[in-house]
Amino acid sequence: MKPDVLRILQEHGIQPSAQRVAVAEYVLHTMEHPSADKVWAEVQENFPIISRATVYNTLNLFVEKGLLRALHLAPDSVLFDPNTDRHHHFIDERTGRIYDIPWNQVEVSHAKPLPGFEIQDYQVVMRGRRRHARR
Amino acid sequence: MKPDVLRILQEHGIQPSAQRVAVAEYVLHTMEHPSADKVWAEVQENFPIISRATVYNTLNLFVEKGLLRALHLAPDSVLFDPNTDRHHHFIDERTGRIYDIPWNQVEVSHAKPLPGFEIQDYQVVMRGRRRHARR
DNA sequence: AAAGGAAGTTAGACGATGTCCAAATCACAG
DNA sequence: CTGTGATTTGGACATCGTCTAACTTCCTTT
Repeated sequence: MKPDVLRILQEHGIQPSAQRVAVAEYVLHTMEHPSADKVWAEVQENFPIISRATVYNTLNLFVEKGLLRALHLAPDSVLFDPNTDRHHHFIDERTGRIYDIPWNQVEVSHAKPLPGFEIQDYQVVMRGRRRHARR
Repeated sequence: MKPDVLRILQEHGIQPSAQRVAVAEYVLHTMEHPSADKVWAEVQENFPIISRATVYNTLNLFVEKGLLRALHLAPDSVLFDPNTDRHHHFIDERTGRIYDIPWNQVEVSHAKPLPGFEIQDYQVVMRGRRRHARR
């Protein structure tokens, strides 16, 4: 697992360091969409001496290098998504939890973007709630 | 214009007050997607004695009552959208400015939401930049 | 091995956004 | 006028994220 992470970092042009490996180990192997402070908390379990600033620096570096994607979907904080394949998102309005939706599950025929602009990226953002009793 | 706003407030079950009318006057007639502090600044031009807390309270009330929609698209702050018709959004990555895209300009054939969930709302979020403008 | 410099890390200060609270004020029915 | 509930207010507070300046680590060169 460790050599794996090391290789990934190098492939993305990121100079490895103990802290960066520790962050990558967690964030690349989670299925969640953690916030920066969540990452900090998790990483500290295995790597007690890491500062908040480093976690923020590292996550931003990873985003810049294409290892992660930053999601600005919730009011509270920026979330990080280890899944860099194109995909859509479904947000549970009640819990705020975010789920990935496979790219091909939704079909978007996108007309021109906006006069004078070019699209770099797009996705469908869905919001909803658990269907259960009630109604 | 004022009677207009008054009527709109009442139609949405919002008890009018001087401050609420002042906020509504601005926020319902702008084409922008202002942040709460932007609203505060703008409203103060015409209504100098209004506190920040009231602006936040009022905007949240308007969202709750369906007069506005809250957009969580940017890292910095929540934006408010006076256009409550369904539409998509295009975000200029460079400036952070947000543009409305008419609903029918993009076609989405949305498969099922997510097992066990129901969709309340969805939209396409596009991000891009101005094409070959200087640099 | 030693020195020097670049890269990375750190703690804490800082600014911005948004919420909360208790007190003051307002609107209005009786 | 008086009491009651709704609204507003200022400021304290919490959180998120950035910044800075000092410190440490690592790597290169000798």
